[in-house]
Amino acid sequence: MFLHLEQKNTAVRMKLSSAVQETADQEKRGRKASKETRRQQLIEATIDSLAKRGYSETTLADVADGAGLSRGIVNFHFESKEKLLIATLQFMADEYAAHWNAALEKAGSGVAAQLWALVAADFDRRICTKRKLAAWCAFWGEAKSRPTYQALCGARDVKYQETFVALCQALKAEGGYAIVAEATALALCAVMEGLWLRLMMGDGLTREKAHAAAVEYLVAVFPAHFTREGLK
Amino acid sequence: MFLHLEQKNTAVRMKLSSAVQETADQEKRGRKASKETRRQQLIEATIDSLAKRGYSETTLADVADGAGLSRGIVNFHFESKEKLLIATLQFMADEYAAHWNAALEKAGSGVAAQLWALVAADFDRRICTKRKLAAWCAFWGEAKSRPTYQALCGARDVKYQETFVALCQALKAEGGYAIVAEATALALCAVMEGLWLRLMMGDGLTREKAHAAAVEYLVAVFPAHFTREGLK
DNA sequence: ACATACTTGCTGAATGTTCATTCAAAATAA
DNA sequence: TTATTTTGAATGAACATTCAGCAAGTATGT
Repeated sequence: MFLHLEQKNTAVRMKLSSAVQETADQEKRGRKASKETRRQQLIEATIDSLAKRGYSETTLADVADGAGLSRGIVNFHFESKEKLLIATLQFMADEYAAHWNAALEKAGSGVAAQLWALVAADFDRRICTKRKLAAWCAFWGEAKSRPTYQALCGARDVKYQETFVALCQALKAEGGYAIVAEATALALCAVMEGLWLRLMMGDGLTREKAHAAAVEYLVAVFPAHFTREGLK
Repeated sequence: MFLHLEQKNTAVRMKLSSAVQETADQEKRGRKASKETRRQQLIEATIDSLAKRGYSETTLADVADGAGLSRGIVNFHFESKEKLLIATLQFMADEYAAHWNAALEKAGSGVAAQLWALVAADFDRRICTKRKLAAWCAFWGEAKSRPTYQALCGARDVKYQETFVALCQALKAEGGYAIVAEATALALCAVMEGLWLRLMMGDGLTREKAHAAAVEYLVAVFPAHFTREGLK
């Protein structure tokens, strides 16, 4: 009897996601390290579950199974389901912010290059995964009725929006365009979110096509700076 | 005891939403009519609940309360919660489709006027309500993991998308623009959905500002046809 | 080395709550 | 009466949360 249970448990643990193995170089044993490793492992499993089953059908049992751990585990490492979900959203928001900040950094000091890099970053394969998009959408769906989610979903946040406004203003000055910078920046942000939404819905839309549509927008608005192939 | 319960029940029914009173001109009694009236009443209450509490916290009890009716009512008029939600989404999809088709109709035969009308329709106060947007978003959040929702959410459907592509192609021919019509149409649809998403999130964004941003896009892409104030 | 207590991470059965669904009975209409 | 609509208590299933106990380490004492 005991043996049987042990075997079953071991079998389940075989299903550990690749994410765990990637971080396996950190000792699985060390006190403090293990704690963070486990949390990350559970967050990854949560994203999986959100993507696979949607928000309303994501259960702690499913998360625990996905992580290859036992039922009580989430309430041990996080305090409640609510807190696990918030930590998950926080993680995604941090990751997203880090990604676009890095892209901006790497783009150098040219305004046009920066704008191009920000748009490209949104359709980067590291960020723009079916899995991640689905998880974002799950949170969006609940955000209106939950202030906490709403705050974090706006990780596509004030700073992000302000950056776009500033870049649009700079390009307007450079190119003498007859645009309203704020409205243009808003529309640009909206187009990228809208494309994310459609990517998730999973028609035949691909990441490349979506990126091309966003670029089409850039080219139309700032013809003196961009072509469909890149900077002028 | 009986009296007390009756009074409570009556009190609850006082809370009937205005939507019910609007349709009160249809007899509340007639056999067939009553059936449809009730269904509509429950669908409205469902939209209310989705907007107020989000998908995952919408319960049949809340819907019934919102409609001022008893707990068992939904399973009588619809067969299950699932079917109520599908009927609700179906209703919203039909309403949306009817609205943009009517707008297209009313716009006459000018291509530019038609495109302008379609964009305006999306930000019409009859369609673009906080309440409705929130309900849409609730469904979007669940759509990826539910084929049935996914199909209906694409009520912003193939035909809609095709209409935009056709209009963009026609304008391209008329104005000699150097655009890719398909990508432009996709971006245009995406911009409107993205703006809806942001309206829901409820920063300081208003319907008017959102509409202005969409118009900014039109003006930028088709400068020979549009100004910010309308057709040229 | 070995034994002992103490710590930490984890398990899984038990508990209680929330909720969709059912249905017998009541109200209302035909 | 008979048929239809509505009610609300009862039922049962799904789930988050709790917790007593196990396992594996780690520190302390001998």
